[in-house]
Amino acid sequence: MEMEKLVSLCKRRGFLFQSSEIYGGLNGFWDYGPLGVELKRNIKNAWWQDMVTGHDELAVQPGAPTTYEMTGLDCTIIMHPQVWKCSGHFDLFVDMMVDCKESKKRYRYDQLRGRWVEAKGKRVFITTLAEADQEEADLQQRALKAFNLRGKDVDQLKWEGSVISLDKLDSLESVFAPEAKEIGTLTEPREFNLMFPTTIGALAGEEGRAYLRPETAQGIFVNFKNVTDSTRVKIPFGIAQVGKSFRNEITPRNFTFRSREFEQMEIEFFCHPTESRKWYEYWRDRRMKWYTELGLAGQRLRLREHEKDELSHYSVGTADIEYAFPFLSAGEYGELEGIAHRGDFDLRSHMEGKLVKNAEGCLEVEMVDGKPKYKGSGRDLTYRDEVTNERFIPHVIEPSAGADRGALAFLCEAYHEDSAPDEKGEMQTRVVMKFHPRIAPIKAAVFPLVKKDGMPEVAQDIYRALKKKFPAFYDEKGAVGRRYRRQDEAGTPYCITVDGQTLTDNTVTVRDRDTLEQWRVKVDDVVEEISQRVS
RNA sequence: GCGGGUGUAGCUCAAUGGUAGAGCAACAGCCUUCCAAGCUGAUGACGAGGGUUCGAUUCCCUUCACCCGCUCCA
Repeated sequence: MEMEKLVSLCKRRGFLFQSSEIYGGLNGFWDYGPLGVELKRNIKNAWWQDMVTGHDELAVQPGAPTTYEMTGLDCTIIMHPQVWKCSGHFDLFVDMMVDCKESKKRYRYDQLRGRWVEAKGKRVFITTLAEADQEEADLQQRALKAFNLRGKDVDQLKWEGSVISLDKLDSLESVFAPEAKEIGTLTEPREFNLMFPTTIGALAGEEGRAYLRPETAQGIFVNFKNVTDSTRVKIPFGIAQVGKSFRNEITPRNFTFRSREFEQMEIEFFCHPTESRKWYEYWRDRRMKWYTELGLAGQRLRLREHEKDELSHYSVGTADIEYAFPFLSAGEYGELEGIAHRGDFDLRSHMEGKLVKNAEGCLEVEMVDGKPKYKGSGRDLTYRDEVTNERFIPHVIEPSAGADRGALAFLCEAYHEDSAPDEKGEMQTRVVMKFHPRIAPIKAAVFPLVKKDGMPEVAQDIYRALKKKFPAFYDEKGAVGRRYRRQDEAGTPYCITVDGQTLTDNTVTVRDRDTLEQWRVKVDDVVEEISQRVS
């Protein structure tokens, strides 16, 4: 399926629009149309129902080590700026970058490494992109290139000092960029702030500087004590939140996949450190199953565990649930959800201050001039087990899903073209959105076969009865085949048609979106029949 | 952020230095007794800004957006 077909259908049928379209659009922002808003809300509701309100905390779930509790939260988008300093987002999301004017490549200012060398009376800073074990060889090769020397002239190179990063230099004038042929092609470092800044209060200034949240997770961590104090939840338990997050992405691309404003569905699951590995595995498999049950089955969905070197600095295990979106090249997958084992990193950060890994690989508070770089809250966020009397910082498993990415994956997966006969019996291409009934924007449509003989009245009564239970649609215009096709594109799983026979035996036909099969149901039973099929 | 491409009606596309046509969709009505193309009618567009020109949708510049490739991706 080509992506353009789906984008076109989304616009045509009202699933997704470009934000502010009449003003030319806004890069990285998308609006949900009348059908899209229902689809997305159904996805969020299914998630909340399956993860939170519908969770059975009395029974051990398949694959879970023990029973557990689930509860919800809804936090603000703007939080205390210190939250982002301690979480690490402030430093991480405010990157300095340099561009190479010659090769058009961009590098992280603090990550590009190199070494000073002198030859032919010139002093040049040679940079490299090579891995640590190849670094020396690559530096030598690049140095020879910079001075236009041959391999046998290697002894002319006089190296100074050790390998350091670019941000230690006073000027970039003498830097030989990794993919350049000339010296001094790098621009001055520029700031790339991935967090949206805003101002609290009417007066602009540094004191009022705040940020739109780049993730919903931190709201849960900073409320951890509030939740345990105000409810009787005991570890293990999870706190769930659905809400908007904002990231000022450098390159929003691929329809809604990487948007600057997006919605997350996150769980922070708190457990005892010794049990955390098992809970990580449980949530990884439980979340994968959730997508499968809602229809994202098959080859396009996969679970991928991160390699050790791919893990975030705080994580001991991370898995991604990925989908082979049509806009990606063959063999490539895009992330729908990440399930991360975060240890005690987050709660500790908000107790002690921003954490970094030390030389031994252990987490410790980042210090500047003998003082914490960013001071934590100082609050005690430890948990006391009331049975064993043990006090500990809970470990966290974080299943973090993108609601918009989920919606996009369900849209891609639903899109089908097949053949259906027209009224002359000739096969015609049919576009049908095969949504799982639970997430379908409209659950059922009701048609009178023709607009006479009292059929509309019967159909309207059925429509009103359906509407009390779920979104339904009524249509009496044009040929019935055309009305079926319209509902196929909207992904409506069932169409109910009142025909001549209805008037004599009080039955209607129910038509299945995917199989095109039809069967007769008593008018009095039709609401119940559809209810059972769509829930 | 860089390079290339694209931007005309809701969608898919034409044409043109002298204010733009079609198909489908949508709307009103007719006809229709189960899978979109029957009839009649009305509606609807040159992404935005500037320049050249008597006159710009067309040429030029800027900008915005989308697509492809790089870059980035907690």
